[in-house]
Amino acid sequence: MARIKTDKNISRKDVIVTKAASLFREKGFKAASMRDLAEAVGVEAASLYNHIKSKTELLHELCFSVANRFLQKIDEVEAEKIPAIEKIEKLLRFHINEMIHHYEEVYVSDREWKHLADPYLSNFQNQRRIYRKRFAAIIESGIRNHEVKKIDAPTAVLIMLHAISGIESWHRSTQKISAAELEENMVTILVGGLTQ
Amino acid sequence: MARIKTDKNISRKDVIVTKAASLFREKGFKAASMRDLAEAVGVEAASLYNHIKSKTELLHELCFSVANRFLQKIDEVEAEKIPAIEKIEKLLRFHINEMIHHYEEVYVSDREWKHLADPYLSNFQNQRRIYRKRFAAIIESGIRNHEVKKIDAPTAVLIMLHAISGIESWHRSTQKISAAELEENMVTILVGGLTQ
DNA sequence: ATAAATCGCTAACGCGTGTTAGCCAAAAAA
DNA sequence: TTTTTTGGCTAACACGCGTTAGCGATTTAT
Repeated sequence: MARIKTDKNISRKDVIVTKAASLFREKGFKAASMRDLAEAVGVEAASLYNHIKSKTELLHELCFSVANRFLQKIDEVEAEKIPAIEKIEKLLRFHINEMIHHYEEVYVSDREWKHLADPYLSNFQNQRRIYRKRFAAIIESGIRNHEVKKIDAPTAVLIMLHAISGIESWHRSTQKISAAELEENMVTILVGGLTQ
Repeated sequence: MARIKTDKNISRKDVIVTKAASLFREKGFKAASMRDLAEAVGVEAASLYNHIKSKTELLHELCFSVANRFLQKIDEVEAEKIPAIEKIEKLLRFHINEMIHHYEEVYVSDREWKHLADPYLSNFQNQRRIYRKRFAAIIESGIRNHEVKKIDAPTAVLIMLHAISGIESWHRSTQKISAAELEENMVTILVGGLTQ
């Protein structure tokens, strides 16, 4: 009998969720089996159900914990009294750092949310839509103030969010530049693309 | 008995491959079943096997037909005697148009190649790696000629390719700007981000 | 020390999967 | 018109999936 190891303040469920993120990222949600996950955790598949309700629950937890972090950040940024372009840069840097430091979770939330079931699915899609609208609104205010050049704001959002998800390639590449360099390069190119 | 309808020069296999692209895009490769595909084609699942070898073969065909189009294009662009920045813009516009007009195929090739099996998998990954290096080399030559600002070329490639895959969101959005506007906005932002 | 809760295990379930075998009608070739 | 090929069909296969039941050992609470 091989109990799941836990440190203080890390529940066995947390261990499972974390391993699930890694597995879902690697294989995709559908292709990752509970038996795979069990093996990664060091336990039999049935034992997982002492800690979780279902496979889908794992996906909920991952998707919404990520979504909540982003919503909280945009609340914070919107409230600040700084130029729009600085708000954009702050959000951008936040996204980049989330993708660098919470890679697996963020990636899974980004790519695998399709496999959520209603009502979680509609809920997640809504949150996403609203987030993008709020982001676009910041860009639009930047355009009105002539901080940002005249472009279609939703398209700009789409470019930025997807560009950031490209950090996936950075993670998997063998000859990585440093995280700090990556951040600076991305900000240079993306903020540069909006201004000037 | 409901035969698969075909026009001239479109084989029954082509019909299946096209429907497969649509289905794989919508549900993901693993989650899309052969019975789903059969229904979309208007036939029983077993009947599909009169035209194809396996489910994975469908993925091969999609992935490599897309990859070949991109490789052919970069061959063509590299051979031209024009400034690097114009080469970059040409590739960019090609990517954008591919994503606009062959959405399902390109999307599937981009997101579902993980489910290829060796030797196709390694093959595909190699082609991808080489393509990106060639793209980065063009950017680097642009930097040497001072057409492009000093940035990490692989990072620039990563941003551009992933930004383009964001056209997925455009396809699914209800209030679309026109394809032409989308293209111009993307080029403005991305080329603008490299130059300035 | 005793009781209760926690957390592993094995066995098994029902179901959906990709795929094959074998048959027969329609279409194409002779 | 006859023969051959094509392309449907039904039935079935072996397998992997998520999940549950029920048991016993270890840990925690009393």
